[in-house]
Amino acid sequence: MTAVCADCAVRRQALCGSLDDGELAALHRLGWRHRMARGETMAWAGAENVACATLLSGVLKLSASTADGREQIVGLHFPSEFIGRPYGDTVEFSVSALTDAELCVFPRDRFQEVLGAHRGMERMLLQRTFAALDATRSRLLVLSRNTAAEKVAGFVLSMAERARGISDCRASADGPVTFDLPLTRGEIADVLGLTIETVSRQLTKLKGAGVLALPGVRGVTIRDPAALRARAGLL
Amino acid sequence: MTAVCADCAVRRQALCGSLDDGELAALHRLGWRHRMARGETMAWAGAENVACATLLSGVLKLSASTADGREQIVGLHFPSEFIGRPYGDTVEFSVSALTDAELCVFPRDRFQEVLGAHRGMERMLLQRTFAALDATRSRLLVLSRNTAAEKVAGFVLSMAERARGISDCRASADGPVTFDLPLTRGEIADVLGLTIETVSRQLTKLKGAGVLALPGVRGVTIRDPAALRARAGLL
DNA sequence: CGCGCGCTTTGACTCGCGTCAAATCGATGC
DNA sequence: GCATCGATTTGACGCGAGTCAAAGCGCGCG
Repeated sequence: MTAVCADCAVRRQALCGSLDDGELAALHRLGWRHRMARGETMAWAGAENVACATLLSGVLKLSASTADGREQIVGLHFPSEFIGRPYGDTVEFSVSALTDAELCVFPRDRFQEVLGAHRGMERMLLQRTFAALDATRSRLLVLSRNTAAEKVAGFVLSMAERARGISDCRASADGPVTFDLPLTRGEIADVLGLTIETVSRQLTKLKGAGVLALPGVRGVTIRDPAALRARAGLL
Repeated sequence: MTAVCADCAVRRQALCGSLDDGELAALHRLGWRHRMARGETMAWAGAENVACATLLSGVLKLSASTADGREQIVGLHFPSEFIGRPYGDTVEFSVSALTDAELCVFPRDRFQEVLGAHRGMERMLLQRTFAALDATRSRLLVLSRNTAAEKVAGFVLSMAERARGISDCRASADGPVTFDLPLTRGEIADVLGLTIETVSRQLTKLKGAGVLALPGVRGVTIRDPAALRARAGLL
């Protein structure tokens, strides 16, 4: 690793945040930084499970597909999140970059040893895994029971929430927010279990109703948060 | 607890299997046996998270629903499985019994302490949680991309696999298998994100094609496993 | 036995979303 | 400026699964 952990932008939120300086140095020696270009894939479903990582910047997708090629994005990963599946010999889902990305990669076997040696880290990983499980289970409800309109509205809301958390666009607690979607229409469709056309139509409908503005192809402005929430089915 | 852990039917497969006799005695003092009748609910989504448990017998469902009442079963639990969500103040999903059931219940706070004191148990829980996460992510693909026919065929296959594992109906590796579904049509619909009518129609279609026989209302005989697998989209 | 209740099956109809196809937009390079 | 290519939008159309409604079936109970 060229840069040191002390400088790491995501140090506080990442798993490594649970380590003291000495432990961190040990982990540091195991890992290395890796850059991925948009579209690049770092793990293929079914392949040998060789690495774990912490995402430093960018957005990754976790995806599965049916035998005949229908794809579904089963998870999105944002900076500071842990990527990988300790204690498994093969990997169940493909991991690819939706934007250029930077990770801190560790060999899986060595990472498991570190996990075994540091209770705090293992505990933290357990908590995060439970949180991921809850989130995924919630998405089961959305994917199978929500309409296309509810799915798209809910997706925009969740992306807005993320954007609020990281960027400076916190103009007001409930006023208009503007941000960029890190996903193309096709990728949004793969997240929501829809088609490109349906996602596009729902977004234009929201625009037509004055709920959203769509400046440029990836930009979104939420003009009426309450209406958007209502359309997402959040009462 | 009236019965002792040494007699426990699921001792070997359950989380407690990772404990030695002394540790087991300590855990034993914390917990108690609890019986649930079919239809009974032990935890409501949104309520305070007070208990964890090991399922001894029966089948439980984990479910979520939208504001306007559409329901989705996000997980099924079978004997020996761990129920609950350590490290969370509220519970995200309701837990109810699909059949009469028996559990070994522990107060959540005390259970977390035991977890903290026994590395083996924490490790095992982490592994199980990762497995549950993978399974749930796989279901995302099924629920959002599979047709009704594929969903029902896949569900019958997965239930058959379970039945094979526990009962004596292992006539042959690939021949006809007969077993009882532990779920009603309505519950199957809630698992698969379909309606009762669609599930019923797909099952009758499979029966008409000679792939299944449906002896009685819960019984299923797989007459042509290969055809069933093909219809489930497993090539 | 016969009644009622819950679950399941079957049918007719509707509609949301996928499919196919064409037009438009936007960025990039020559 | 203009050509090109990918992403997006828009339109027309069809199908799969939901909805609504009515039997049919099994089972316990008076």
